[in-house]
Amino acid sequence: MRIGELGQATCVDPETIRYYERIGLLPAPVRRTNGYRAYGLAHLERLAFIRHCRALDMPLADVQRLLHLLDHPLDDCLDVDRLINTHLAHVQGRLQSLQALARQLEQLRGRCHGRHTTAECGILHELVAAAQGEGCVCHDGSAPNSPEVI
Amino acid sequence: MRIGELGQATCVDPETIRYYERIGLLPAPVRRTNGYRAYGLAHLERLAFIRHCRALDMPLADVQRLLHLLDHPLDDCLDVDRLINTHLAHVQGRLQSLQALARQLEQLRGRCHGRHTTAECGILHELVAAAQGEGCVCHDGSAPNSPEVI
DNA sequence: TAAAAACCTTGTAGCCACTACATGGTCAAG
DNA sequence: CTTGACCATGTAGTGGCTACAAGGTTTTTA
Ligand SMILES: [Zn+2]
Ligand SMILES: [Zn+2]
Ligand SMILES: [Zn+2]
Ligand SMILES: [Zn+2]
Repeated sequence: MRIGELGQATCVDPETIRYYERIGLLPAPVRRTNGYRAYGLAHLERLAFIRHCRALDMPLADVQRLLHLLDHPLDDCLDVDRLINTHLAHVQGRLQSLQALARQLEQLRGRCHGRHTTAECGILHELVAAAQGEGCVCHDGSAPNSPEVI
Repeated sequence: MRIGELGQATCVDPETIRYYERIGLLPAPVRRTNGYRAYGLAHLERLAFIRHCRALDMPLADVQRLLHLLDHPLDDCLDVDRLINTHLAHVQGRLQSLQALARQLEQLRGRCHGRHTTAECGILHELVAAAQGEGCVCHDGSAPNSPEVI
């Protein structure tokens, strides 16, 4: 397989594949005489694994660790469990804050009806008031310096 | 106010405040004779507004647009409504996929019990199988045309 | 009074996971 | 023989910060 064919087969942009190789996530394949990368089935499977983990929103560093464990089948798998649990906790935390966030945005949405100037806009008023107020997300110490929601 | 005091008052890192100034989000304040930035109440309110919008996870480009509308109170506010709606749709979409993702991770979590090698790890097996399989997030729809393997 | 600390300034580089060029080589179809 | 689709490398940009480095200023402390 050339890189374009591998990309087709996995729905991954060839530039992304080269990027994975550059950062050491995907092993460098052999080259044809013209310099083109020549991939085999092992590469396809490894790339599919990477993309599946990415679809689970794992950071590439975690994927790297999982790949390493796959390459060392006799290692203790304690790390796998820990990694998944940590990642799940992270995702659940983000779910919580996203839900709170959606609620706030839904409240805002109703406040702008018909044609009017921005001076009369309920959304802008609400945003300004909330930013001054005390009961808002960004002033209650929960996430003071880093919004870090999505 | 010096930059550190403004940062204290708004829970924003001074480096972030300078960053906002650099990208044109916060107007450059006057300077003292020693070169220190001197902020007033207007800056504090503007920064609070920015952080509140960021806590709602709006991108800075959107915040920029809202600030512009605040500065032009006679403009039509149609854009405000559209902006909030678009953003809410974005958040809700993200919420959906995050929920699906949490479910998948919860399924994975149960598959790694007791001490065993990575070769026997249910999580790794599941991840590999899912990556090869058809029903997974990252292989949706588009049938991978099998390219010739070298 | 001097030393130490905490502040401030500018500039640059790094983070993540890509993405988009720019510039040039290779190959198959018409 | 030209066109166009590929491929190669390298560099730079994205967003929203964060982390220095190397220096100047002010405040606190010994
Ligand atoms: Zn998958
Ligand atoms: Zn309105
Ligand atoms: Zn707020
Ligand atoms: Zn296991």
